[in-house]
Amino acid sequence: VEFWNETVDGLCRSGNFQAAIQYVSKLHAGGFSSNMVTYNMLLGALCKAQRLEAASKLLDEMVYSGCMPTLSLWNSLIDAFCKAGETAAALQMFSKMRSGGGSPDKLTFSSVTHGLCKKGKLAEANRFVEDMRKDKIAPDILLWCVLIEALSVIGNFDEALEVTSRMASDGCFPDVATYSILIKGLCRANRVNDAMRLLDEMHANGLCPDEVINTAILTSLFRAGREDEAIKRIDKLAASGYRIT
RNA sequence: CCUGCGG
Repeated sequence: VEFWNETVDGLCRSGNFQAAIQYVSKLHAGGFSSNMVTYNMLLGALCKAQRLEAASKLLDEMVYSGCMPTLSLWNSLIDAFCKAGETAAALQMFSKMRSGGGSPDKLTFSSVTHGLCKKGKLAEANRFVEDMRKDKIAPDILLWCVLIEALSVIGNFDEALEVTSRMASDGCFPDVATYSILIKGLCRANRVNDAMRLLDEMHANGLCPDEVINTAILTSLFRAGREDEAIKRIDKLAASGYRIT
């Protein structure tokens, strides 16, 4: 088995999925059965390559033959489907995971929530987060950010900020990425002044804006015809040793 | 060891 796994691993690494799958089914036809390692490798590779049709086929075969994916493989699978916008399929896997005795973790929930949010299914996403709490899993900053991002893309900044403070009262404090989501959203909505207010708040919290934030602010200042202010900021950034592009 | 957030 170890030898086949090496072979499968090699084929996957060189992008030869078709060959890897054929190789495995040939072994099966010869009466050999693969183990979890084989499936995990092959499926992990298929996820990365976004060969989702092949992945779900293989998943069914795997489960049918009595092998359950590991937690991280479930997460890779579910996330791959979410990223492809296939949230329905992802949710099916989620239930398959549960019925197979698997316990979703915060990554699983976060991937699905992210997928639902990207599809604009905010209500469903929130329900999902409720389920997660029922599972005694506390949202972490990454999950909060997913929700904040979803609100901010629909321009609902009031609620996005409310979620931000709820998260802080939960002991999760906004980080640079959190601010980035909010600031970029505000810039997109041409609310540069509000964005700069958040920038100040961020400084007050001892956080330093990164390039993502700086370029968002600068480009929207330019877009608003406020080049004088933009230039001033660029000078200030340059003075503090920032590289300007 | 492989899997989740802004860019």
